[in-house]
Amino acid sequence: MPAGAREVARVAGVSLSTVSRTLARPDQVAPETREKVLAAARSLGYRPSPAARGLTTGRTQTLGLVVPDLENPYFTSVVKGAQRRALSLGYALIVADTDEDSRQEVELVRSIATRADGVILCSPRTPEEVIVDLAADCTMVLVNRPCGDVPTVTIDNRDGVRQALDHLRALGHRRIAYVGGPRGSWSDDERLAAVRDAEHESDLEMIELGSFRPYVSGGVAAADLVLASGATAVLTYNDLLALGVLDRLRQRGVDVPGRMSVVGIDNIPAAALTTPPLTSVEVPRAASGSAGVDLLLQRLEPERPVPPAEDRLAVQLVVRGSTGTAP
Amino acid sequence: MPAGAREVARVAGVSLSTVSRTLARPDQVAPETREKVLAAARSLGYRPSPAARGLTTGRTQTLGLVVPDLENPYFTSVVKGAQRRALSLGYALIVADTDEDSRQEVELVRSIATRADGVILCSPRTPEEVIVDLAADCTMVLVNRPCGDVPTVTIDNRDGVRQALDHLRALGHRRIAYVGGPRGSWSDDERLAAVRDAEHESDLEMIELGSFRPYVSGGVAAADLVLASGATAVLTYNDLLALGVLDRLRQRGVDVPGRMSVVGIDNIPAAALTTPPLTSVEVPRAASGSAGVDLLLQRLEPERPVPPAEDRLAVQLVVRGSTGTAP
DNA sequence: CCCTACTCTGCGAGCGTTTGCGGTATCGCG
DNA sequence: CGCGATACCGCAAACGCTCGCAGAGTAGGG
Repeated sequence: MPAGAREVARVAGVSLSTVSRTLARPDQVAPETREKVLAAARSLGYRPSPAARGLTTGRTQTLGLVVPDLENPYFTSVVKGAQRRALSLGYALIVADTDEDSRQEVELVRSIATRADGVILCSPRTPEEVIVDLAADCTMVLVNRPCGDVPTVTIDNRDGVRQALDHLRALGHRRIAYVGGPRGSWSDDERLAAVRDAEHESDLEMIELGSFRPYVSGGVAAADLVLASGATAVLTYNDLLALGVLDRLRQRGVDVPGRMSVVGIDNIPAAALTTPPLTSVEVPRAASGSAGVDLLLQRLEPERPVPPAEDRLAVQLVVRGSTGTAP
Repeated sequence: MPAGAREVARVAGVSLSTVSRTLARPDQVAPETREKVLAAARSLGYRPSPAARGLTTGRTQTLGLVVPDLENPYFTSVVKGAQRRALSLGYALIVADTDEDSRQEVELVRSIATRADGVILCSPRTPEEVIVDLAADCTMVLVNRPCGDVPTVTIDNRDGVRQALDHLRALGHRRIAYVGGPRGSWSDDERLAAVRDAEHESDLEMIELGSFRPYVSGGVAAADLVLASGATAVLTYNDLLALGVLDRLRQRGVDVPGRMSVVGIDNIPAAALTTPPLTSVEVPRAASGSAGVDLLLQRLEPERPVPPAEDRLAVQLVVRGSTGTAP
């Protein structure tokens, strides 16, 4: 049903190869011929088949993106950023969600790798050796975790924690709880390390809680521990946890920030809508996605003149109503 | 680098076609041969090339999904549902975000259609004729809007509004504001129609406001109008708007639900986390996505024994703290 | 006016599969 | 023991495109 290049060639009165060339390297074909071909193509509504092209070129003009959970606002933004960038560079984006199940992840990545030129993997908890293994036969880049010499885009986790803690310290807090995220995830490791650094380098007394699953429910569970710890402020692994803490605190009638200050990390959209609005560390989520695409393309098409992708993104504390002076 | 079927054939000592058959119709090949082939394939890590297969079969085992905004929690869930279903049926999913720009949408859909077997389109505001046109040469299904005879999965908008209004009426509210969404979107039309029906069929006095862009900012803008209207309760086109209303109301010190009850539609995750938690109409967002996939596959593979897809999904009011008896 | 160099175009092989068609064993049965 | 049926398997032609190679035509220089 859809017209093929052969048909275009017939209509334009040229050979099949000329049609192909007209589209691929227009400068190598006489302007006059070019016009004829383009006109024919247009009139037939010709669209080259990416599958067929891919067969000979080995390029599908498709990228893959694998995340743990599409509904997690963090990854949602990564997907959005990646999608937008991929599209603007002429690539389609296959997205997949592992549902936090890293067992099937390998198979998933491999299967996507057969249809894509490369894949961007967001997989905080998959064992390093599994990833290295995978990277051996799929061209891929990582987001939010370094791993062997697989190219990676990360964010400056330690600086984020530092900013949050500096803020709380400036408000007079000295005893601060950290509600940890998934043990073994690179981000949690980094954040925890920064927490410990802060404790050693200042007069802060840090209380490490957790780990908790990085969802609202985890925060709800953590809130009572935070309260019992005697801390006057709490920093959570991510905003979802902070949201849960906030919710539980409200339920227990605890005044925020009067009695307890709360800081999250990620600055997801919902953070601005809580009562009080959540102070949080803004992390460039969408930029991570688009940087992932850039990094991948840098390997796929070294000749394309894209600016070399940033691979360590800066973060910035956003102060809102959930933090105040220590009681 | 990756081994091809030809290589597998060589190792297994059979012909290329036998390899192909072994994978496609294992029952048509002798068990003994089958084992040899499978063993060879496994040892070589053979993975058939979807592109090459697609060339001859015309099937790419890939579906497309186009939504207006990936970061809108509504569509996020649709994507998640579609992704999950597609994956479980052996399809990859290309997702794209139009950024609410329906001008490029047509081109986007067409370009995705060349790489996919069919596309699921979520496009509330694109003109009917444009879609019909598109549907003429892409196999596609719609989500959340009917259009000509293009297959569609919708939700029961009118019933949702009815449930919300019944709830408010039962609480004693008689003067209720409706904060409208994007004019011209099918969902808004339906919801508005249901609002008017309710007004005619009961003693409710409805105040129509808007339209507003269906984001938090729109709700913030609407809140003051709601307050000035003398209504004791407000139903919004969607939760994002309700969140905005809630936020502005809090800012102005209006007691919810004491002085004003608020009801949203969609029941996005954030709805449970506001203060007070938002009463909302739960709509099966993920189910819309998976139903979209089912509907599409029903056309693509009529022989596959999937349960005939539901095409009109039921909704259910979820009562939370933002609604109370009329003052 | 010829030769070279260059530009443009067509030829054909191949990319990795699927699949219809036909061939060869093998088997059952009379 | 011979025949047809049956079960497997291989051959080769597609699928729609790209790209190296070479032929044809043209322009320019000597």
